[in-house]
Amino acid sequence: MASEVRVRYAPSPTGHLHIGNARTALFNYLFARSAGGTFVIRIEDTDTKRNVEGGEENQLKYLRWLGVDWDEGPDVGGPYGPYRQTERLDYYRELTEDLMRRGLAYKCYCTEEELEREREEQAARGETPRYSGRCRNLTEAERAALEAEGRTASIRFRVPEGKTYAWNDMVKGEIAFESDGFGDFVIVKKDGIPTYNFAVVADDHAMRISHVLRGEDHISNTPRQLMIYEAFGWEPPVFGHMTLIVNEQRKKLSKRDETIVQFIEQYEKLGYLPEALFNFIALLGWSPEGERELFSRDELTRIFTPDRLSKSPAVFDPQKLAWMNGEYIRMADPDRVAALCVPHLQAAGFLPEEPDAAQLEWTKRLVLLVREKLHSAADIVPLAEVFFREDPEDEPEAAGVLREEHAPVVLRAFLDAVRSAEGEWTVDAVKALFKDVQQATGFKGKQLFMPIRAALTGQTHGSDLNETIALLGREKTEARLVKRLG
RNA sequence: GGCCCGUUGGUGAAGUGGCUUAACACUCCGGUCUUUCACGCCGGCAUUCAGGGGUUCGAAUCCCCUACGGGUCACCA
Repeated sequence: MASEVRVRYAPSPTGHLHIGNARTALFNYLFARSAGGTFVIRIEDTDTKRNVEGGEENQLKYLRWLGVDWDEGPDVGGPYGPYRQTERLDYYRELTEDLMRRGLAYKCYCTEEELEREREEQAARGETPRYSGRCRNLTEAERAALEAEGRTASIRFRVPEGKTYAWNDMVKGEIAFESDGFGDFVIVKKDGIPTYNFAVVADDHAMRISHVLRGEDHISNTPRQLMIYEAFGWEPPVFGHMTLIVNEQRKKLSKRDETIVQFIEQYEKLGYLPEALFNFIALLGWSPEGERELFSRDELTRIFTPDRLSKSPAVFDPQKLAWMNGEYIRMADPDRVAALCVPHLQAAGFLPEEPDAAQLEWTKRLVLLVREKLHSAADIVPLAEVFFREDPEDEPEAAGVLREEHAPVVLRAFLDAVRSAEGEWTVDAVKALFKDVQQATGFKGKQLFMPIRAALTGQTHGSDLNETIALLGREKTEARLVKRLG
């Protein structure tokens, strides 16, 4: 009975890759890979009005960026193609005709306005809005009359009465619905294109999909789909409904919510590492067995099991994502991180359009210096400011340090040392300068470093001072000291 | 409103009847190391699992009710 695992991710090309969709894709991918199965991508483009130009390419591009790959799909082909629903219209038509012939589906001539009014009336009476079934038993003559009026028909599925549709959900367990809660639903729209609920079933069956792992918002679609499987005598796949991703207020992530970055593309632009995002998303509604939470894609691929999918909603915690990305940044090759930082430094005006080798080398040293403070490449900008902004406002603590009695003494001695320094301006050279000042003034530790840090940066905290001064360069260091000593 | 689903700390989250005087992680707060700043390291932060009943020798874990939160009721997917 252990048949092959075939799962799919079925996006609509209606926009950018959202974090929620990315998660659905990722878990299906993980499930397929962990089970040695097949991962399929199918484009659900039946809502032709909402399809956007380039939507499909964009979705696939960012899936790949994340590190997800697939075995069958619109761009790579496969034995069960085509993988775009609008290219499978003939197939759906045959199925529809079959249902009509067997009286399991019928034409509905109601207009949108009529249906709208019907729903309003039901709502006013406190009833659940549901299609009344008024075209259910039209005679041939009535049908002809309606068509003579110029009406076009949609096709509705005849929902069986008094039946229970139940399944054992991979994540939620037993779920059951009464068929009487559903009105006859449209399976083919007036434009001749099937609706979601019909097309998914047709395709999942045709593509031999064994498990359907999708968002919880699809739970109430499942009974409708089960009815269609039943109508054709097909065996339904195993269903699993993952909880939604919610924000810290426990509300479903809305695309309009500006407090959370929700599109994968934005994370790329902010300088997040795909492997960090992958890791983070994998922990959204799923947890591994042990105590570890940093995993490579390969590891996740090995340890993933769908039975550890959570039943309660996954709260998206941006702070934890930032921490995790920081962890990955520290593990990553500095050259790679530096490359990620360059565009941000350019945007801030800290690097020219075409930086030379020396500037790139400098950038890499900067990255190494501040790496432990970096949560994303975009964070490089505020950390780089200290090197480029002249006359920043002193922080209160820094101003306090500079008012201390011994500060001018230390600064004076440091300036002298800088001026008499010879040779290359390296970290070691800077360290030697501090030694000289210590000997000349007798100050050491905080008393020695703080005045210089405050004078040079206007702050009492920051990265390692020796390397900061080395990166600042001899000229800027001297100029800033001179300015302070006025 | 009907139908479905959920509810563990400041936060994420483990836990599927005794191993839990509830892991681990994030955040925050102490301490410590380093001639500066960080990193690191050590320690602290739920006598309690939404509330109330019940089952049981024993419940965060099973059952019921209440409250709260969410999802869904489209010719959108």
